Amino acid sequence: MKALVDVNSFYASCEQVFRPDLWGRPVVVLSNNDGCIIAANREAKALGVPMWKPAFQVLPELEKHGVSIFSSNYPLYGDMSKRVMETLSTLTPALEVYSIDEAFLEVPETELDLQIYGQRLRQRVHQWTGLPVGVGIAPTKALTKVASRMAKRERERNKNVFVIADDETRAACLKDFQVEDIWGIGKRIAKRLHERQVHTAWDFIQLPDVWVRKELTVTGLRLKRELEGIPQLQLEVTPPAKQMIGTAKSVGKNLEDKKLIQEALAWYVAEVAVKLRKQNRIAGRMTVFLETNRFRPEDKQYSNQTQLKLPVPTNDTPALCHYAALGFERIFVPGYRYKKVGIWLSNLVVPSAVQQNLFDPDPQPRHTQLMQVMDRINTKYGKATLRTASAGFRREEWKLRQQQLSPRYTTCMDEIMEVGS
DNA sequence: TCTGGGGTCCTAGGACCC
DNA sequence: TCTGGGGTCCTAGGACCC
Repeated sequence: MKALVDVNSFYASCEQVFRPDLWGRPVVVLSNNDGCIIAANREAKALGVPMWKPAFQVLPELEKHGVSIFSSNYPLYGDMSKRVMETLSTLTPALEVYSIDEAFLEVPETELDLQIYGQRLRQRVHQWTGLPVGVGIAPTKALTKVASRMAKRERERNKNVFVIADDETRAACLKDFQVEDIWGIGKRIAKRLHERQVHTAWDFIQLPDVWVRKELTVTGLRLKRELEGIPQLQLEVTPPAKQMIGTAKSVGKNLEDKKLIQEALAWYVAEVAVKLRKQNRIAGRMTVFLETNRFRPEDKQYSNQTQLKLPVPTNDTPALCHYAALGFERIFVPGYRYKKVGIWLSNLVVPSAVQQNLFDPDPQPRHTQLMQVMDRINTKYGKATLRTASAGFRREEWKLRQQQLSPRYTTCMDEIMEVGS
């Protein structure tokens, strides 16, 4: 049996852990750039707070209801996530970290009462991290997703834990489960299924395999098996090596100034390069892209992207900045107001696996040491204390807005919580 | 003024090879 | 006049996830 554990309204709950005065009160968290609402706790949802709505459209209403509003604080959420995962790993032989707030677990075979096991998971996470979690237990991953929904649906009665252990329960759940809520079925596919009179998960597993394979590819067929209770997906205990690393961020304003966009791009390249080095990878391919603000129909629109094959795979910030600048020149067209710029790096390999380019061997081997020093200094004195000149000094002019940012309680000594001062 | 970011997997089509 | 089949690599784009 497998279990899915997820933290209830994760971002909002993280904020509340350090603000006990907000217990039982509505809390929402905004996306990067304070753009829209990406998390709302139960109290906020009860007020009818809409998710994914642009924040500026609803903020006045929220304030009227006394909703607490936070900018997203990823250093805090990332650290809390790590603590949750470490806690869970004390109660299972195998754990897959599925997302920042979810994990799949192998239920130990010695656990006879699955309800009690679920409660134990909840209790320990709450005691060790202060965060509330829900648990779904079932024979396959797709079914644990269903169970997890069920646990939330009648929270009080189910006590945040739901078990699908036999065929009757499974059938009853699937008959009571909308097809668009199935893990892996999105809007488009749901629409096509509804057109075929397939409305519930139960209807879905009645479809002929041949049709599912043809219309929804192997992924769809795998999903059908999983819902039938036949495991197709294993726990991925060691996270698979990343295929791509990137950053695709909006800038705070709509920018026309080429130089300023280049500085933002160089800044993002540096961030990505740090991620790359942390994972001990070098990249062989780069995609640079650029977009205007598609939410402003009154503006002229343009978006483009370009790929570069790097002559020698690298994780060196100056080298990556150099290639990003080349790519940028290919796609930049003056006269538009740009909103989003970024890069993706792919063809990632470990540095020892790289094949030297015979005609253009690494021209600056000392950069490896330089990058180590740079990373160490930036870890110690703060992100981008040391950076390439191309990242510039005008970050204030393009950086994302974060007007409601909470302290980094758990990862930054200067921002640690004070008690009784 | 203000509308998320970071990913994965799959398919299709073209270029090119033998 | 007739114009194959199998394979790989690359790129673009769709769909989905949290």
